[in-house]
Amino acid sequence: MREATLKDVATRAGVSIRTVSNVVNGYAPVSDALRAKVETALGELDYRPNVIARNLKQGRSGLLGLVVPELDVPYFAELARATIAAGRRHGYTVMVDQTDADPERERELLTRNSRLALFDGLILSPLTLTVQDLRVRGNRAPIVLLGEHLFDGSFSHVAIDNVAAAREATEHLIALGRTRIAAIGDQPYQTGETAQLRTAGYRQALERAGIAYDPRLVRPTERFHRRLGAAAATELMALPSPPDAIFCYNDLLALGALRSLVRAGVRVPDDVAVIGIDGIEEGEFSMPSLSTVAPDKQQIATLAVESLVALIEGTAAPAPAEVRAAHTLLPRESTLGISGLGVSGLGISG
Amino acid sequence: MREATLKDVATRAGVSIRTVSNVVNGYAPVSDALRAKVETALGELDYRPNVIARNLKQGRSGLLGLVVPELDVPYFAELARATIAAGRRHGYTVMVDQTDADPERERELLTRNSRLALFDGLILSPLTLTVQDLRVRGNRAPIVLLGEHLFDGSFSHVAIDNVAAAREATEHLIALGRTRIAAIGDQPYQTGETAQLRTAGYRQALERAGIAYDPRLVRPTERFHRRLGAAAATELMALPSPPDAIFCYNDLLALGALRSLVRAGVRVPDDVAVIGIDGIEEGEFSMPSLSTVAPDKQQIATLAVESLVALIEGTAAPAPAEVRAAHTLLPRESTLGISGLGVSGLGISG
DNA sequence: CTGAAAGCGCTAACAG
DNA sequence: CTGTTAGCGCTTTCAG
Repeated sequence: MREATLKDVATRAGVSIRTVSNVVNGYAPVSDALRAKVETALGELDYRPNVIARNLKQGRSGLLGLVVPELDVPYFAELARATIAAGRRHGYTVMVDQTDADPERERELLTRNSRLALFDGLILSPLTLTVQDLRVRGNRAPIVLLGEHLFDGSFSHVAIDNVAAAREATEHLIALGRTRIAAIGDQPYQTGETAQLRTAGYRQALERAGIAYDPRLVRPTERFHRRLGAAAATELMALPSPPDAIFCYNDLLALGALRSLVRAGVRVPDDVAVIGIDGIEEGEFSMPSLSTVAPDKQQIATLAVESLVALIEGTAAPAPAEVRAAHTLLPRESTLGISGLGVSGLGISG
Repeated sequence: MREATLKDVATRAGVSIRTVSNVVNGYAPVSDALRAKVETALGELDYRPNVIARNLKQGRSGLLGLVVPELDVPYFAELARATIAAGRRHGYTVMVDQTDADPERERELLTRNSRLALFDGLILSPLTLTVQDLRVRGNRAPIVLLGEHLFDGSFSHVAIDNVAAAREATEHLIALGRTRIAAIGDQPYQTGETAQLRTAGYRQALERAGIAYDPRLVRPTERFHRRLGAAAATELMALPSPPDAIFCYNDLLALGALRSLVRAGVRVPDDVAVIGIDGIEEGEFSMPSLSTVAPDKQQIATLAVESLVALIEGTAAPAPAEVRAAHTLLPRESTLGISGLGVSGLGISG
């Protein structure tokens, strides 16, 4: 017993298919008499429209896809929330996928037979895609990219100024009087563009303050995860002359570092100040709370959706735009200290 | 200049549409001569298949939808990751949406014209849906529900045993010798089924241990967020006789409570032990780390996808199944204490 | 191995 | 206000 079609309903109600369609979609006015008959038939047959057929006819699905490396990285989860909201404001339904940071899966998205070709447009936060990959893509959906990876100007892009964000984070530490400032999260290879920009910002800040760059204080990490931040912080503290501040390339690294420091009895921020980037909510509730530079996720999402919708609806020339979103320094306890307690930091007490 | 269709390619290559389709899909063998011609035309016209048309013909999209209340609640983000992986193993692409815990949006999902009707099946984690809503739903996609909300046996369901999970968490606190055990997260109204089951488990544990139930120690919260957990913990500590342990209905509440306790100079776990439910990664990195009861998210995702796929592919009778997933107690520092330091807890040190 | 053609279910232009 | 009908672009049966 297959699903009822419009035709089945029309037959049963003794009207034309057109009338049924009108009733279902509330289009043209339908006389009450017919409407009643149709409604009855609709109910009896338990009619549900075939959305795929409708989409085919209309040439659109009303769906936007957001693809991020990892959904359980809070930054991406928070960004997803903002993007879904922005999509709704434009009449689109945003659905989210993740690639597990797997290069092959990133590439799959763009292939001819990707299921995401069914979406009207895609917002991608790529890790390993090359411009080449984007160029030969086999699906037709317009694309907007997130982040500064891939920078050749042939695709629309939304990102914060990563150099400035990193510089401001580092300058905040310098303003606190710190001089041995470590950095966790460098990725000096192919796909580490964002990390490299943050390294550049870090070094700019040091330079401007006349602080010598010490490569031993810069720890690379393959990914931006808590565990790696914790490990790197431990290593740093084992140095002959350990840092008095740590700039982490994202909040997750910073949160990991925070725990390993406090756990080891290091007082934060008295002994070591810590700052991250991302502005995730988790950082408001760590102990101590985490200072951070927060990209305006709301704005990133809005700009990305607007660019994409313009591309889809042809209201913008497909000339790719490089859009810059705002970021804000949010100093909290991990650099300012725990106020209102008359104490100098958090540590282990017996 | 519209997108090239199969027909365009066929015309250009001087072959039939059928042959082009075969080449594109690698179906029936095609002679090398024709294949070459087709490939050329494909390239010249930059052909990309219309996935919607294909789906219409095939009657499926290969897409599964996962809908959760809030993606930036780590439990759901982690569950999403597991579900996406499980979907892939079954040949489906899972895409994720969120409702912002908005009743109206939950209901929208089920309407006749919901865009999610385009998905082959839906996994929903509902908050406010009623069985009635589910019954009159206008879209055709099979549904599997997550969580214990809605319990009338007419829809497939995957959930942990919430009563047992809560009981075990509470028993863990009791085993530590705690007797004034508070609870944060009750929701004594319509849509708070899960919370109510956890309250039941909490009370069972108290009863079995012969500890009197004290309603002042039970704090309701509208949502399961960090901020509310922090506020509730602060209130509890202001009681004439404050608790010596707190069972939070999820990890986010617990993490909020943790911060407010430590921030106030309360030693955790010496003065107050804390435990949550969810087993989110964040709890491994808080200071102190968070004891928790972890639902097996991998298993939940796998079971949900399996049930759904069986429904879609008709390999299972549509007889709804109530599936129970496993959970595990993970004791960590917030109840066991910080080992290896010879100290008794974390606090503020001057 | 390849071509012709039916038709998936729906929308909307065209007629009346 | 309502009926008829031509496709949307693709897959696939049926012939050849």
